[in-house]
Amino acid sequence: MPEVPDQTNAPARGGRRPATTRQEIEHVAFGLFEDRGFELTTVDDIAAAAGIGRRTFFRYFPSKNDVPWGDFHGELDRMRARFAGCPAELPVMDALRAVVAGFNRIDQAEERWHRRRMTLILTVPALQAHATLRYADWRRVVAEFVAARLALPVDDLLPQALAHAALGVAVAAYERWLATPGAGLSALMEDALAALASGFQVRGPATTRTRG
Amino acid sequence: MPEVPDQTNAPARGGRRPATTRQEIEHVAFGLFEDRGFELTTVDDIAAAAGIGRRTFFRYFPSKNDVPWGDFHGELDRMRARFAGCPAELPVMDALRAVVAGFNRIDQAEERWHRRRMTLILTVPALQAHATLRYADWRRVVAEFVAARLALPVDDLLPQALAHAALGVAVAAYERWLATPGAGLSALMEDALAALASGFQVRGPATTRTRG
DNA sequence: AAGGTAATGGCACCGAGTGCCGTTTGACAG
DNA sequence: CTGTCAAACGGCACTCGGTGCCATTACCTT
Repeated sequence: MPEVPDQTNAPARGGRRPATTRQEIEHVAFGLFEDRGFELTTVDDIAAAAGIGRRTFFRYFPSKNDVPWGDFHGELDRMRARFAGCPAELPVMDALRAVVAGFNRIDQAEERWHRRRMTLILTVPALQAHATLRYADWRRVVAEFVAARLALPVDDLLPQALAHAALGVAVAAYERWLATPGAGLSALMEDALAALASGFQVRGPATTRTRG
Repeated sequence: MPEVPDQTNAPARGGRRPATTRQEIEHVAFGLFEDRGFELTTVDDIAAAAGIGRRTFFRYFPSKNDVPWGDFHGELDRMRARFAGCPAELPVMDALRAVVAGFNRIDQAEERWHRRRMTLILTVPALQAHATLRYADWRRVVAEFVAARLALPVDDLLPQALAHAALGVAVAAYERWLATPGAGLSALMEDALAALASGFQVRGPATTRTRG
């Protein structure tokens, strides 16, 4: 007794076929968000524009706030895999920087799209708030890696603090990226993580690197 | 034409007197939250229990989610003052640790109350999410201090990253505090901020300090 | 007593989200 | 071709948070 339209490419043993996809609804929704803004776009609007019933919308997305998140769960799996692929000799902070920066490397084609996504998430208050719940999963991935490396419990202060801090600087990098039209996300991300790894022991006003 | 009941102790030039206070509603609400849980307590319940109209509740609190936050705005002013009171010779990270740890020092009498507050904020999903909006103000206070000290724009990567990171480790400390019955918040907070200042350059599994 | 002002609280309304349930659409078996 | 089962659809009704509007109440001042 499935509750949710089949998002996998599984053969589907029987039953009616999904009328649309998450991605399709997402696209439609983004169009509306940019016209009227997120708050002024109702779920009815989205459903109507996507040609589905309001009730069906909620089978594809648990909430309106989840629309901009795409397949975040799947992306976290990718990040977990990156951590798993790190050589054991690589120091924790180096691995962290490599993985997080690599994870957030986006190719030219999707950059524009990703900017729109992140602009929404980081500027609309309701989405800023909602993001916290998603970030928790991100942090968990980091904390698990750190804890494993340091042979500590996941919920120990150190892995948790580091996960929280890493998330923080990553978000700061994103915000900076959105604020500066020409900036490269990876570079900002590396700068932010480098600052974190150095304990923010900056030596003066002109210490912030700025790279291509 | 005031929209909000007078929370100051101002003489009140005329007009009807407020029927209650934020604090009073807060107390009543906390009682209900602990009985039925946050989600299962409706605003009507709170209003009824407080002996006010539902509409009036929303004049005291912008939302149900704001109930556990008390006078956070005022507390941030106190934190700002602490930063301002830091001697200029004190290195940024030292000042940060001193201020944040000091800011979160709570006296014995209020500890129990504060725990309830934070348990709600850090465990109820809706409140976890909502907290982000409050944290933004907290971060701003930190970022402004750091930016001033380093002679950088507030929205530069470095102050923002540090503010985000500091918030992160502070939250981690709080979570740890809630998880460990006997723990002292200040000690955890200092440990977390020390780890941050050291760039998490831990030397092995047994590095986490545990103090009084 | 009169007038101004501020707080109250009822009412109607909107939008998000959920449970329920009948309907539609397909795949597969006979 | 037909019956059956499974899955997706979508309408309906309902709850709850939140807001705009506005008449009413209570207090202070003159």
